[in-house]
Amino acid sequence: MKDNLQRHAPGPTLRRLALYHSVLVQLVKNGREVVSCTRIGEELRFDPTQVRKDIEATGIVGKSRIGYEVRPLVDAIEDFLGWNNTTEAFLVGAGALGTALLGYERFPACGLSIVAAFDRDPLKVGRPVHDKEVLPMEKFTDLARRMIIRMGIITVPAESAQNVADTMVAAGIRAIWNFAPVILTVPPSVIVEEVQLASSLAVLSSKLARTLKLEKKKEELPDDNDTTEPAARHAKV
Amino acid sequence: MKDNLQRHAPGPTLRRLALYHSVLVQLVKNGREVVSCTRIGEELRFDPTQVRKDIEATGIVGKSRIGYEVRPLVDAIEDFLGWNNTTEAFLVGAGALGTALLGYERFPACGLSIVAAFDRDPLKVGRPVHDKEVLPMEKFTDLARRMIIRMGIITVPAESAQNVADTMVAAGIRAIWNFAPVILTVPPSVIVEEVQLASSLAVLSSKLARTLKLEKKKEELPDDNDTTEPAARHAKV
DNA sequence: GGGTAATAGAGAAATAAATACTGAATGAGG
DNA sequence: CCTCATTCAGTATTTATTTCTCTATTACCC
Repeated sequence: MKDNLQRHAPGPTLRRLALYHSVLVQLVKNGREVVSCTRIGEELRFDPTQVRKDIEATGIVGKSRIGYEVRPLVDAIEDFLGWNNTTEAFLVGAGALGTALLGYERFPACGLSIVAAFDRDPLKVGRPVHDKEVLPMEKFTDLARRMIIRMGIITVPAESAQNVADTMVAAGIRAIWNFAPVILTVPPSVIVEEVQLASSLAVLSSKLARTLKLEKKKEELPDDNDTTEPAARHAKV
Repeated sequence: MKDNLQRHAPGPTLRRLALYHSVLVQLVKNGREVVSCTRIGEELRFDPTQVRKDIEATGIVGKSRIGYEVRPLVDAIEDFLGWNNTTEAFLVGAGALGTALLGYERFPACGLSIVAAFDRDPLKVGRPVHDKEVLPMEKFTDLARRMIIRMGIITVPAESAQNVADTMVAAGIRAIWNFAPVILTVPPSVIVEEVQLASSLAVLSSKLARTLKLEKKKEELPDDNDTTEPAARHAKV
């Protein structure tokens, strides 16, 4: 490791580190002290050398023939992902999706605490969801400023998402997790992570369509040679 | 374009095509007949040449100085993503997240129809959610076989997800959209798309942590030179 | 103790993806 | 009719990411 300053890591690595974290937390619970890349890779069906490279990014070094100490590795990953200090977040949009996120049990382990939810709809305001208060949108800016909230989660319909994002930016929020089906426009100082369900579905449905099409074709021409790629040895996330 | 057989396209391209689709559908509504890469790119803050390359994958050709005809482009994208013929899917896990997906208004435009939901919990069974019946898990296999369901959506807790996946595979399902925080193990003939919230959060929180760390450092050493990368000109999904 | 196999580490090679460049087409303005 | 700016198409380049190969280390077995 070069310095204690956070080094850049590629997006795919960050995504996989989150998965390693979940596996490692489980191992800690089982009392496991050390673990190899191979072992982690087996669990997730990833290539072991890829696991190695990803772990390298955290700055942790392992021991030959032993592997990595689980505890320090978990800590390093949490440090790397910013999961060691709890991040307090505000969520806007207390619909079904918002409710699902408010009740997601894994967030505490990821250093995320959704401290309050907001909604425009007076019917939703007032009734706590999963022990979190639902507040009227009017209170957002003031509260976010006073509590120095840095992360916002958007689970409103597409039409209002940009509006909510603008409010968030104005209230000093620096990172937005967007679940609405729009690409947000924000100043460069604000980080956005888009969760686009349609994009995810596109990957799945296009692969499915292709598979089914190929199978149909093969049925019609049974002596046709196989044009399908061999199945990937390792999973992809 | 070489043939009418579905050609392989990289995952990132598929994901972006889904976004172009949503922009184009909007344009059709507004009565727009033609559109350029530049225009689409502006809307989503993507590089125009990237848009061009992605569109190329669908096999559509445009006209110089004009752009692409919107209608045929939408059709080609739908064809490419398998969104032209409706895919019927079964959802398992009628909790908050399942409910959110059952009510997601964009799925019809993506050729996805969730025709039924299933749950192990007798309390959830029987009450329709968003006009879709919630059935007991016992009925899954038989119904899936009879209706020739090809896609399954998993919104159950981590513990039961692999179990549900096994049931789906046994019932002839070929594509699984997994929202549970586990990497599933399935035979190579089955396609899985993982929606791992923790991975998405990892990208956001690590960037946020880094930004805040750098700012703090800069405050302490105001004459320090800037180590932040320049802001990306184009958005990333 | 000595051999063996499992393992991390480092760097090279391969692959995938994004970006830049160049040329041709074409509609708009003069 | 000619020039110019815009835009697509195709090719090349660069960058990012993954995978492979080879080496050193060391616990475990005999």
